[in-house]
Amino acid sequence: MGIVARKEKQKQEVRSLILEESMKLFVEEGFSKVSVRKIAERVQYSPTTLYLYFKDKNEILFYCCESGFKKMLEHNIALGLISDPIERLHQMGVNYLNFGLENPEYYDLMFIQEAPMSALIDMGAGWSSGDQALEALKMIVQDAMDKGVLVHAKVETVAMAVWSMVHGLVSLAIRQRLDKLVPAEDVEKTMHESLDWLLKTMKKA
Amino acid sequence: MGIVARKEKQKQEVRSLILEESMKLFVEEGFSKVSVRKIAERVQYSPTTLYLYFKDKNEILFYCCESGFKKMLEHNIALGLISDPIERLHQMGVNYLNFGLENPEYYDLMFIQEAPMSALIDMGAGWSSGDQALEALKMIVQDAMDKGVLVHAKVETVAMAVWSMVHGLVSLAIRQRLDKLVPAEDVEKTMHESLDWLLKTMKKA
DNA sequence: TTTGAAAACTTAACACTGTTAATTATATTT
DNA sequence: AAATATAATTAACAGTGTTAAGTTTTCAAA
Repeated sequence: MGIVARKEKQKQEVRSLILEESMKLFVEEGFSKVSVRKIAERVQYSPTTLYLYFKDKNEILFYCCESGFKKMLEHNIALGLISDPIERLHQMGVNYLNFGLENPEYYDLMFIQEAPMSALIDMGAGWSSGDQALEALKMIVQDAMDKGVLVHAKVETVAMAVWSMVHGLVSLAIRQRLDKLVPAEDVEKTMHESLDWLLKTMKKA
Repeated sequence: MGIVARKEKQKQEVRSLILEESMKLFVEEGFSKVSVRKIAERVQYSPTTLYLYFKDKNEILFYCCESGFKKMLEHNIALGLISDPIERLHQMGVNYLNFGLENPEYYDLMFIQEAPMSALIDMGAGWSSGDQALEALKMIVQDAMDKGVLVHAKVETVAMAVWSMVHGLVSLAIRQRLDKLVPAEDVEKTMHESLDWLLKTMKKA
């Protein structure tokens, strides 16, 4: 029985190798430049070998995406220390903006591309990492309402509003749309001002 | 001189034909399925002929995008009749959501894809249609502040916040992310609730 | 230790993609 | 009618994801 377990381990190692090189590749050269053949060249396998370890390219991208979520959640560990819900929500937003601007390729994959979601449907799996992040958001919103620092409303509605707002900021920035509203050098600053404005506005007077 | 003018006219007609068929194609089959060869087949020309009328595929997509903006602006004509700035802003948001959900392929091209912006840079042109829409948004925000129904803040900051919010809603919905927050059948309703919430929240008490 | 089956991997190929250079056909002008 | 522009095409390049068929390697049973 030990032998079949070792084989499985080796298989997992190859899988990991493929994923690692895939991520390096699309962090270095950008999402659109990642191809099955280029990944294969990096891991020193024939292109078709990758299909023995993953169903298709979408599945590879899906796992890269998952690792992006891990990266993102790491940023949010320190959040638990902040007791004021509004301030915690604010810091969560700041983290979100920073993550998106610092890792545009990851962000693209996680929240803009449809490939990972297609893989998700094909695999019959759940969006566990994403769900985790959303759950955290809902918790904070709920907490803020409970403590009376936020006007009462449906939690999903407010969570959706906040998420959409920060996602809108990051995705418009990444896709060069925000520099049509303010000069390119002011984009990042104004993004943070917009977030500040939202938090200040939604805070119960 | 009449002959050179007629030739120019013919050339424009072919250009229009290419653009029309391109738009039909990507409304019918989706953005990702549009290829130069498929467009060429529709207009009954060889694929390479399209390059005599447009620099590249991006340029074709850019002009499709422009026509999307025209479509969008049409929806906003009736807006001038609403005198209350907040309500006007609200209706503008509703129009935005509806346009995005009803024309996902257009929306994708206008606000998510990078191809049209690349063409814009290559052509050395301005984002005139987009600018027009943003200008309208800024005007309303300014008006609302002047009339004292909105807390005073930098116009660009608030405009960015509002735009990002509605864009976030539409783009997350289009890319199947919002159904991770609420059940698929509730997405559209909750989107509108989020927009309502924002407007209600930002309105000066 | 050799045989035979199973697992791992590769080669060749299909049907696409955007795009360029060279070539042919069609008007227009001389 | 011949020469010249203009318009459109064919052939080709370099790339994409993916599948089927063939080859090599690994490993347990004879």
